[in-house]
Amino acid sequence: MEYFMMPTDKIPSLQHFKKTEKDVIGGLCSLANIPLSPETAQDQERRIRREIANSNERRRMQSINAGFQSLKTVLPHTDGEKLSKAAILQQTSDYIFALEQEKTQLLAQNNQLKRFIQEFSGSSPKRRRAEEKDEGIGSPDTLEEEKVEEVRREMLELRQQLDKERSARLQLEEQVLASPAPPAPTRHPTVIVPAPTLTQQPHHHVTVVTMSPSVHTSTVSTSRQNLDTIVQAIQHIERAQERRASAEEEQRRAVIVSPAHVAMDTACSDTDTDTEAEDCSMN
DNA sequence: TCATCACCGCTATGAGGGAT
DNA sequence: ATCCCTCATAGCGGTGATGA
Repeated sequence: MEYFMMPTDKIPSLQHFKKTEKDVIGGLCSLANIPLSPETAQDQERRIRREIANSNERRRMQSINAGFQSLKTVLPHTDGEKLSKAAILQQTSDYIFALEQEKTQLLAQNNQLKRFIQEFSGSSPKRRRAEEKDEGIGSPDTLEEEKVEEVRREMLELRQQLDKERSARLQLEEQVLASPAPPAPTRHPTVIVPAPTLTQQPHHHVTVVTMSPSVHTSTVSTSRQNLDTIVQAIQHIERAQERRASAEEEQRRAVIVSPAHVAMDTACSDTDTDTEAEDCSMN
């Protein structure tokens, strides 16, 4: 919700709208010698309320869109890529799932390494031999050899796993390069991982996620996002001003054609917006 | 070229809930 | 009770992509 929030002291109050609107309407009506009927005032009030609601709704939509933009910048490999809102949501979900898998994997590896360190660095060979003597278990040399063999196996497994990861990643990158416009919503180089199961062995399915540079430049993205929002707002105001100008032109023409007939719908009664209300109040 | 579709933004409206 | 805000939804029009 904080994506596009104006400071509350800068949001014009309803009273402000009422006052400025009444001033403008009253001024125009007095210029045209038209009495301001109660019905018109009611209509005006309704219209003002509607405009405020529209403005609020617009701001809400902008905040939602800012959220989507924010999500998009976090997604890997989406810079400049066109993504629908649905695709952004889907890809975000996929991305979070992939990150969770990666985390699980790394934790498992971490625990494994900790075990190795404890076993082979925690106690000195002398002490281990003494312990083995005390317990009267087999020959120390045989045990040592067995452990070395075990470590060798583990390392071999890890190496094989690493090779698998590499080949999977290369394969995926080739696929991505070979197909210019894949229909699937997920285009970032994420190895698709199987759905999580309770019995899943953590290191049998490996997720390779290439982090986007945008992840490291989130601050820049945020600033850019703010800029975008401002640019959008300016564009919105410009469009509204264009519409208003043309409306004014029409109104002027109408006045020239029949001076007695002054349109009640003033220049400030366009469908836009809070900013315009301020403009009108300043005029 | 044109019809169709998907996506998007905007407006209007109403419901629900918190504040006064 | 009333007001205000937030949210959801429907409808409409604009726009770009796509296939016949």
